[in-house]
Amino acid sequence: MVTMSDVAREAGVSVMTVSNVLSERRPVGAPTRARVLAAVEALGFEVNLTARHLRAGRTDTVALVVPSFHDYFGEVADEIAPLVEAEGRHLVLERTAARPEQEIASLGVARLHLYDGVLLSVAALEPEQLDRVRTTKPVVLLGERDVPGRFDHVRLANEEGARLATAHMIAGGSRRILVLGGALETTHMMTTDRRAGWETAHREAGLPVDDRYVVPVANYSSAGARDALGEVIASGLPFDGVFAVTDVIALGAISALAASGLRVPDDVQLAGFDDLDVSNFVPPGITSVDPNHPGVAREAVRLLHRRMADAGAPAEHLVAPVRLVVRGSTRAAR
Amino acid sequence: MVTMSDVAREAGVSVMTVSNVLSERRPVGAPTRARVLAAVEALGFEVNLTARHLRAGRTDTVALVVPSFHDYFGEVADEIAPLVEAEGRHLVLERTAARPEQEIASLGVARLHLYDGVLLSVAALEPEQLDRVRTTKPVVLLGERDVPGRFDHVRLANEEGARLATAHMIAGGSRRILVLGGALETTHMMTTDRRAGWETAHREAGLPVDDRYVVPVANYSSAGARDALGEVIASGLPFDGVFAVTDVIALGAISALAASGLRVPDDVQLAGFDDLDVSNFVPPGITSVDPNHPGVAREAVRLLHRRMADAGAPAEHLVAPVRLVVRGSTRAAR
DNA sequence: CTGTTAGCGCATTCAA
DNA sequence: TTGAATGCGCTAACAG
Repeated sequence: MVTMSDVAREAGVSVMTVSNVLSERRPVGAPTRARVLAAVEALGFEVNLTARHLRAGRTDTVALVVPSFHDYFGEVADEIAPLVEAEGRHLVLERTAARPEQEIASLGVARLHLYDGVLLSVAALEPEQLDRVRTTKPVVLLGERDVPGRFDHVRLANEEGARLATAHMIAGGSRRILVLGGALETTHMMTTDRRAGWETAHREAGLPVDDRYVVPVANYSSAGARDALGEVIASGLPFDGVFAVTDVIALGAISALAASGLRVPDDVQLAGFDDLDVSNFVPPGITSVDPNHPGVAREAVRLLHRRMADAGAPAEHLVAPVRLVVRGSTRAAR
Repeated sequence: MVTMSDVAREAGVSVMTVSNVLSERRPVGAPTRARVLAAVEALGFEVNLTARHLRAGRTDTVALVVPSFHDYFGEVADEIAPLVEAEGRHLVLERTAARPEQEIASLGVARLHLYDGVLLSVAALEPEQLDRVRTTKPVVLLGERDVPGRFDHVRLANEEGARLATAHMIAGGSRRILVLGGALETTHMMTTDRRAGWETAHREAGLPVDDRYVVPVANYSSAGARDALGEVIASGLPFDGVFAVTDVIALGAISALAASGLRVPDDVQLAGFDDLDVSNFVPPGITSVDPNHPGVAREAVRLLHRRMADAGAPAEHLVAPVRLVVRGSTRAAR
């Protein structure tokens, strides 16, 4: 590895002069500067950022830690990156290990010290586990689980979004709406909140709530959704609407509906959550709850910057508003 | 920040003993060990990885550098992560800046020194630019552009895949097949190669090749594809098949076809490339060229490990085989 | 404008 | 089994 010493020797100057030329933190005479740059070029020197980071006590890097790199998280990451870069920092993505129940543990808390700040997407960590995470690093949590109050946190208006989507389908004439990917557990998490919104919409419309219409989905995957809905269809349980708790699940649903010859929205209305890009393009267009990714990204980065600037600021807990994007998979109110 | 010195003082031992307890590189007496661990716990010590990395001269971290975090790259990243982790290293994702023409330049070559190895997905970098990247770091290039011979490189059998997909649609009866997202430029890149495969299939079938059927798509996005195909439809140019150079483009195509009342595959057959998850679920299922992501990931990581173990090994240039996955958007041979 | 000294936190080497 | 000295590569602070 070529170091500054090598460059300094080659250019016949001190190491500090090389450092000053490269960082431009102090003026350097033109001829000296030229010799240094020539030496840098000749030797192919690249500054060792690890050393710089150690010296500086910071890395100018922010990490976004996600359960997986694809779908929802990839889209959010692309929103966050420019905001972080606008402040002169870099964004890197880290993935929590395959077993989400480990999350930070699997990643190693020490790794967080590699970054000036961390956006941690909490998929499966319990509040108690999270509470044991003792890091002085600025951390902002993202995600739909409850978290200890001392953390900054951005979550979505899950129940409200689910209520909007369900009420819209009720207004469009549906009377037996499945909540696909819903769960009956009472632990507070995304799927519970969205099921609750589905229930609220029913109560508000004076419709009965039937637990048989709460259909779990393995892995929250499209494949799991297709299989689960296929089984419902095979069972003969009558339904005329599907609220999928994520768009990934809605995608599996539309596949199962098509396979059974059920028309969307004529026979079955369908709505999802997340407003992924794909929902805009899958015919007939999937009505979806838009969580406003850019807004969420902006808020998360804002909280992180605030926290980095003032470690003692009181924690903020934001609930990002959502709105319904109506597309062809649902009918207008009748 | 709590350092090893703090822990050492608290435990009444030397810094080295703390280091040894934590790294387990040398045996430490049980009572001493217990005191150290107690001090670590009491002070909430976390090892400073930046310092460790500087000292060790390596970071045990591999970077995957991609143009964007979503879609194709997110899916590949999820394949690569476990392979890297299996060797005891971490994977992080970095994104090249918004302007792909900058790519590495935007990222800063120095950043590559933060990692023991780099998988660089080359979307837009010209071979000449790449040639100026003088890094002694182990680097493996991914992507469909030509690259300087000294780099290890994994690419897909783009032309072959495009030929397979096109020939399949010809066998299914299509005679006027658009290549959506194709380009006529002669610079070697993904879109050129896939257009070439489309052309080869036509020649092999004795069908004429008409440049009007090469339709560029803005940004290679679904929205761009929908608009581009919409214009073709409006223009009245007759066609009965669409080869989309990516599945993202195929998704836009299926949207435009549905909007125009064209049935898939009855009126128009459709095939894509990449075999994204979504292609399996969008009715009627999008026939797609499967680039075998797990295989590509495996080969890329293998090359990187080889390069990290032996910097002087001759460069390998792999072309990963592809296969066609037939779904409902195309017809069986007639 | 340029050089010297010192030290960021950790782990290798050598000594006890 | 434990400790002391040393330096990884860089830059702040202080000379000159």
